[in-house]
Amino acid sequence: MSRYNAKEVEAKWQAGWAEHKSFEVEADPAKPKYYVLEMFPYPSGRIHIGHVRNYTMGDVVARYKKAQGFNVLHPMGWDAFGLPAENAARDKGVHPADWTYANIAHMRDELKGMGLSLDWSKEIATCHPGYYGHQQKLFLDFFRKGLVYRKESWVNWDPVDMTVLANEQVIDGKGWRSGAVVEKRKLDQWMFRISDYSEELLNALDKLDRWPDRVRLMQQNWIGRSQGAHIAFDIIGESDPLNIYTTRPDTLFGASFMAVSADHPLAQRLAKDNPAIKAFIAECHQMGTSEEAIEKAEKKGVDTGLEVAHPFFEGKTLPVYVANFVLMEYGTGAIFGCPAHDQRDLDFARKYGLEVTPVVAPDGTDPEIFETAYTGPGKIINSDFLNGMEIEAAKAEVIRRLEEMGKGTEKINYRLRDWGLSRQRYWGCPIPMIHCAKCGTVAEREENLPVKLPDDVTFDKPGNPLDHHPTWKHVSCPDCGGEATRETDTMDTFVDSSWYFARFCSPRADQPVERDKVDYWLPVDQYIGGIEHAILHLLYSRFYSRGMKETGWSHVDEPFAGLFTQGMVTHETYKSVSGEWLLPDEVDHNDAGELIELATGRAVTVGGVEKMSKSKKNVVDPGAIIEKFGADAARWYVLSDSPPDRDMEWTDAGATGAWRFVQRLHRYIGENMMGICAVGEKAPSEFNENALKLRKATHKTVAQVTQNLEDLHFNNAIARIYEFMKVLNEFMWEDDRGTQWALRESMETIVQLIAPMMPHLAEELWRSLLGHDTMLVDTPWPKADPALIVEDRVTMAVQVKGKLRATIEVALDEQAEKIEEIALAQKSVQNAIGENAIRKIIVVPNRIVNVVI
RNA sequence: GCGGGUGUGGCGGAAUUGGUAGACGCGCUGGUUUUAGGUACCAGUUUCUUAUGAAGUGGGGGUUCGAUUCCCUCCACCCGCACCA
Repeated sequence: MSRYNAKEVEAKWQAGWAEHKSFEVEADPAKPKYYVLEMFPYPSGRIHIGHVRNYTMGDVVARYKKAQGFNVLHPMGWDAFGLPAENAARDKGVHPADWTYANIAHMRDELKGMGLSLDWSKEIATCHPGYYGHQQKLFLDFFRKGLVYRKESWVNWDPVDMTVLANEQVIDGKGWRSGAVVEKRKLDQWMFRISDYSEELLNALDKLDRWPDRVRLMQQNWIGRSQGAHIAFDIIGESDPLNIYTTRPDTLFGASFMAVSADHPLAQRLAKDNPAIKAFIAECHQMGTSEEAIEKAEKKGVDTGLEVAHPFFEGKTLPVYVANFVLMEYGTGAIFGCPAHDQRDLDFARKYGLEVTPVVAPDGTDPEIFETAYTGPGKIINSDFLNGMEIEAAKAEVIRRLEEMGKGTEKINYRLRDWGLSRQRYWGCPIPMIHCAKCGTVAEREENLPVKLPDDVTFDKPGNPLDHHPTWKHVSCPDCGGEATRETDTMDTFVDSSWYFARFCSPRADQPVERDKVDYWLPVDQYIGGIEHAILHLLYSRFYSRGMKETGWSHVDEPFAGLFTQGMVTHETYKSVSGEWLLPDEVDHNDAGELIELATGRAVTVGGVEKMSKSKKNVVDPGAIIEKFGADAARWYVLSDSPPDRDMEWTDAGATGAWRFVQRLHRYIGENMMGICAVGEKAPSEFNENALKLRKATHKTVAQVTQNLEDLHFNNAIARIYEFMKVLNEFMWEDDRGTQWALRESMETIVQLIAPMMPHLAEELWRSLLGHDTMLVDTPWPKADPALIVEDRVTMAVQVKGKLRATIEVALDEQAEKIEEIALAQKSVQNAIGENAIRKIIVVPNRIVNVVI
């Protein structure tokens, strides 16, 4: 029996499926739909093993659902805008578009080599005007609905690269690329009103019951709802009050100072005449935003000299400080400080000698506050009309009285802030807006869409090439026809990925989406991707879906009905004698079984198992893996090793094991071909014991694997298939029709069950060995016969005092008395009971007997 | 600091509502086939043990006839958020 040649066979069936357009689909309301989507890749140049794992999982779901009779949409595209293309332009002098499209071409070939059941006719790339032009249309619709606005806001500015940096790109207060100290700058930015949807986005999480709890929790924390109050404090000698936000109105009598942010209008105003405040504000702006910097930063402030009146405490006044720990972006940018019950306030009060009055007492005792604020439960003290109340009651009472006085109100606050989408970069979707000196900022006319990026740009100087372009930004105003300039900022690439799943429904439409297509396909039934997108991408997409609904483009609020986050692929790390990281390919075992560096023969230090990264070189190349073992073996291995949501460790031995299974299955079916009946032969009416045993195992396996695939427990599905292989190996061949029929049934079944995971091998076995002339990809999923799954005899465990002493085989649903009798007759059971009296016997039908002595 | 998760052999991991712990794979050990092999097949593989049993799912305690599963507590590791008032 010759070896299975994966390379040849895989190429053959990939071509075969393409030729038969096996995975091209159209919306068809008569058929049930299923939309499977994996997070689309950034075209960095080559696929990595993480992609292989991600897309294999999606492919299993897609192929399985197709076999179940669903009309399956399974598309692929490219998240093709972004900074790496511009970096390549600066470093290598290649145009971002050329670089990106070349990468796409290469990665497309790599994905095709995996044998994915993708509808390539629906491929999209976000950097194509045919995509981003429609994104501009959506932007204008959002603008008209008031979902986009322009606002001056603080940004991280890299003075060398002359661009805004996202918070994630600021490392220890420095630009991640330039290394320059990042400045805080105020710039006009386009913003999405995502914060208007805080409550809606939060509440709707409850309905996403096919999302991981972890992701829902992360979004919940990110949105960050808190319940509290706004309170207006009268500033002595001023007409306007100081408005603050607090979640602890119950501690109002413990207030000993007020603090406002350095960016608070009051601080800004006072700074004009007060050099100390001015200097302090400058100091605050220099403060690092890194976690470390914040942790180390001392609570500092400067007294403004102003005082406010306590709303309830007649005659009591509180000093107003500008403080470095108050954030302008949260609440009102101002707080009252209650040192006894807030650690930050306490630190601040100790530094400036402010009073500390406890107002919440645990167990009714007067607590002494030294260096630690008390934030636990208790009863209110030292607080006039609140004394004796529980915290929650006191909060309600304070709010009630403030509302009566017109000095406060209950207020729910959210951490979520509006989404700034402006980026000072070339390789992104142009924002279709025009600035006119006369008319202000106006929308580009729709007939002028798409606003295309100019091709003739240079990257020889820092900053945004669109700004430097000689002509591109100079346009006439759509309203008055006068001289005007185009917005040169482009959109955050997260905008591109916030609606691509909708575009896939009608990827060539001459408008953003076609309603009937979207109505049929959306929401995505199963979305699969990395946990790293748990917050931003998924939250932005949820917001965008709502925006598209409000602008009439869609009917769904929630774009992803089911979400699955897969784990990372890890690998051992290796270091040479000289301390350099080594690729797994540069390392091998010598005859003595020690790891050595191939080039030098010297010993290698094995480091920890870590996430694959270029810097530590613990990467394997999917192309080389597929070349060596075949796509099926690679797919089988990434599915079999670990539960799909956990990290898996890539080992060469594991991949080899998968490859061996491919060979074994191919060999087994080839060798047993002569023992089976012809294709399509009718089942005989009678089966002997041998054949029946095989049929039962077959149908049980179908039931189990089907359930495992429904639950996305791919590793368990594979374990069940291995078990079934064992049964096949032990099976007794007999020259009778029932056995021959049962054997064909079992072999066809195993081929069908592996098909979602190893589609090429399955198709090959189905056609070339099992002799079908139809395609396996068009064959319905096998059904388990319930009558064959039920065993008529079961094995029960017999325990004495909870310890296993024997197992007995009895009829299914045997009477308890009979079971007791059999159990007690067992010698090992009698020995364990000995002279003891039996106190009672517990019988759990079909499972266990426990004799209590 | 706040929130959440995980912990089972040498390794990855199985185990319906609490009901035979270690399925399946990898690795390892021994054997078979005159085996070019990263071959194939068979047997074994939690630990201890007087070979009869005993212990055992991070540690300790509890509920129960019975706990990997439920409760309390401690430990370790991982993830998310973080000067959010």
